[in-house]
Amino acid sequence: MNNLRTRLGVGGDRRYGRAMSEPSAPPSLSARAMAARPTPYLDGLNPAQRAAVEALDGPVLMLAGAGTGKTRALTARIAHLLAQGRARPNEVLAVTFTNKAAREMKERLGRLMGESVEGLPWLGTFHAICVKLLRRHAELVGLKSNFTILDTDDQIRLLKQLIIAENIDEKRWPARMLAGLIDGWKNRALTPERVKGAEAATFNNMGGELYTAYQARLSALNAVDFGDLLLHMVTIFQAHPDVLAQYQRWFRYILVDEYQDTNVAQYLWLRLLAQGHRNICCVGDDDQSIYGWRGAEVGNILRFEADFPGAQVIRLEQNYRSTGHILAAASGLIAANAGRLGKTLWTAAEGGAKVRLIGHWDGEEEARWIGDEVEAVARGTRGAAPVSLNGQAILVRASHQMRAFEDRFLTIGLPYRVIGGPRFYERQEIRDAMAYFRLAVSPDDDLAFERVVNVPKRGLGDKAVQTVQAIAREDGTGLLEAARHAVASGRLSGRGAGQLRGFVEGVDRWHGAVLAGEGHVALAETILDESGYTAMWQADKSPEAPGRLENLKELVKALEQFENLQGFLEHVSLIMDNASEDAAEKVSIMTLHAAKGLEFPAVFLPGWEDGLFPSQRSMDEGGLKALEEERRLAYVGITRAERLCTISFAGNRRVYGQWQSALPSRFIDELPAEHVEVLTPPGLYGGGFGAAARPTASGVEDRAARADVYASPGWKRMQERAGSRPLAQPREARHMVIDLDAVSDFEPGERVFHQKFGYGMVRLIEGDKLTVVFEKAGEKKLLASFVVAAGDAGDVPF
DNA sequence: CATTAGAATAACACC
DNA sequence: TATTCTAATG
Repeated sequence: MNNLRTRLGVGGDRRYGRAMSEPSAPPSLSARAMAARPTPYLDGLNPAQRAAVEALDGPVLMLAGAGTGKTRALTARIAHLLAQGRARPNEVLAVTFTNKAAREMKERLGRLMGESVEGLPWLGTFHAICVKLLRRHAELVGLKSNFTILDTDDQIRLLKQLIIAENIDEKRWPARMLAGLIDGWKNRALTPERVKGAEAATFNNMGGELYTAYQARLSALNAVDFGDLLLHMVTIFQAHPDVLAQYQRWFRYILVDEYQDTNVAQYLWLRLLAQGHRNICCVGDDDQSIYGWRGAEVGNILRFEADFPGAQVIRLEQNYRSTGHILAAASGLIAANAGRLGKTLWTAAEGGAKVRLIGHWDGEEEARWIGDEVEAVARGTRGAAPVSLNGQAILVRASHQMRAFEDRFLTIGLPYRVIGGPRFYERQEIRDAMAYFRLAVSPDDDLAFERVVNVPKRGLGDKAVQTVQAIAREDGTGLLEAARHAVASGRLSGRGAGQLRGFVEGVDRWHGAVLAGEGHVALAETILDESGYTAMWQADKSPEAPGRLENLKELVKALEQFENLQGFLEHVSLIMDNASEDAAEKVSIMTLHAAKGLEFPAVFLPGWEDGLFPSQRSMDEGGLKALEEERRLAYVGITRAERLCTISFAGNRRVYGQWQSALPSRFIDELPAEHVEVLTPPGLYGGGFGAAARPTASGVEDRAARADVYASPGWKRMQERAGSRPLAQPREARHMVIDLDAVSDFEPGERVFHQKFGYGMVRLIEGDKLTVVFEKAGEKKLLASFVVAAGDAGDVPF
């Protein structure tokens, strides 16, 4: 749980997680020699990077392609600002998107400058920085400075209540959808008053009103959601010029990472802050804009020069990360997008391995193959030098894809780490425990109250809670007070009353302990103990109960890193990632989004199938724009790889326990063939690649095709590998042969057999793609290689 | 009021 | 398939 230790590193924080010692000069260097070289951070920068570092004044747009050393340039720029005496550390504001990026920059800065006595730059995510500011000015938007930050879960539950209160059918109008709408408005910096007309009339004509009601409710709860953090700050800046002026003076230099991902609210926030001195440096890459769904506006970066006239634009185009073929494949893919700023990335490392492409029968086999392959790469049997597990990553489009890999890696004992996945703090037991802590810190936290009054079961069901809520409404108090009242006034009868009294007394006691400044670690244990929460899981005989207890223990342990419960809760609401820094060798599994900004010697990109990637859902919602964003995501994926990049897809995949067929992703066809090596027989899975060698109906050519297979590097590889992995070979071989035979002779109306869908009839043939109406599974579009003529089915040795 | 069986439904990415 | 919701039962 090392991540819990990493503080926000903003403003008043005392130090970095672990400050690097300043690189000490070799003894031979005299003090004067040192003085003559006051800018070690400039060493080794290329001319473009150097220009970006030295252009300190006025607006600067750094267009930094993937792997061109932008973090390096950014940190050097900060070091330069400080070394030149342009600003003191805390007069520099550096904004990132992810905590991971913030952490990395802090680390690098620490390495570059050592620990500064003058404090640190304001370095953090938009949200983290806004929390700091908002706590100071909360009263300007009707909040107390100890407001709580709701996560998505709380948000949804709150909205659900409002929807039900309005008598809207929450089946047809789910809270999630409303949450999405409201988030969208907040991303565009629209307060409820500013949502007008057709937009306010969405969501069963109630969108605008529900938004208003939601904000009122948040205000009453002294709470904000993520979107509010920025929205409130923009509101404050706009309504209080004095406050704005104060920060404009304070932050003399502003740096923004991943500028292509800023949304309107963030953009406004930045523009307001930079208005005076215009010392703003934005770094971004329009080709890596992948957060359109959360309101990011690529327009922000495309418009930069118009927003800040006279801006210097500096392009970083030398890629230091990937070898030639990989970079070329990525460039070829992204070229299909329209409306780019355009960059020409180049690398000194020409050549290297081509991007490898392989198709599989289904998702499980894909996982199996990748598992074997990871081990092979780690042993160095893939041509180049071995790549340790830490240097390998599997990047998926959607987090549910991770499971197949986890399952497989567990069975073969391949160590892995999941980054992003289901998060520690989103687990039920952790959130329950946190709700107890929240109550202890602020007893009027109604959401926390609701969450745990009846956890563990205290016989206080819906009815009891409703009574308490009614009293709270009547008295205009919080739920805890209302509960007290309910018991005292006898509005709640016998059995439940005693339980409720016990609960209220418990909260009072814990709150008292917090006020008395009792040791928070011991207190946390006491709370979990006295509330019966620990006992509840101890009594639980389900297989996951021990794990949950373990998690609770870990939670308590994590508390030790903080001074008090408040500090801990604050931290957790914003830092929801679990970056375990354990040193063991493990292959990483994460989403493409989580991988942005990272790099690995060897990268696997599974699941390149139409519908999954590009994702059908985003294309339905966003059309061509969304498709381009998906393509950028593919670009991000490929450019994570340094030396080895392997793309794969599966013809069949289980979705909700239902088998679905899929065609290879259209992105595969867009990869320039000369930079790709197909590991499967030509014409079978390779999309456009095998076109020339695609077998036709005639048996003769079939044999020729088969000969090709045996001659292909992919087949040789498999043979080679088969020696060390006897299990894998027969399976692969079966597929090869079957697939080759299967391609022949389909005609419309022909009866065919498919391993997962059973029998069906061919309806349409388009090249190597068939549309088949299955007797049970309905109509499917799939590659011809996945079905056999019905009569042959019996021979298939599956 | 709690428990439970059976049905409905779900899953895109993040702070 | 796995989790969550609903309605029926104790």
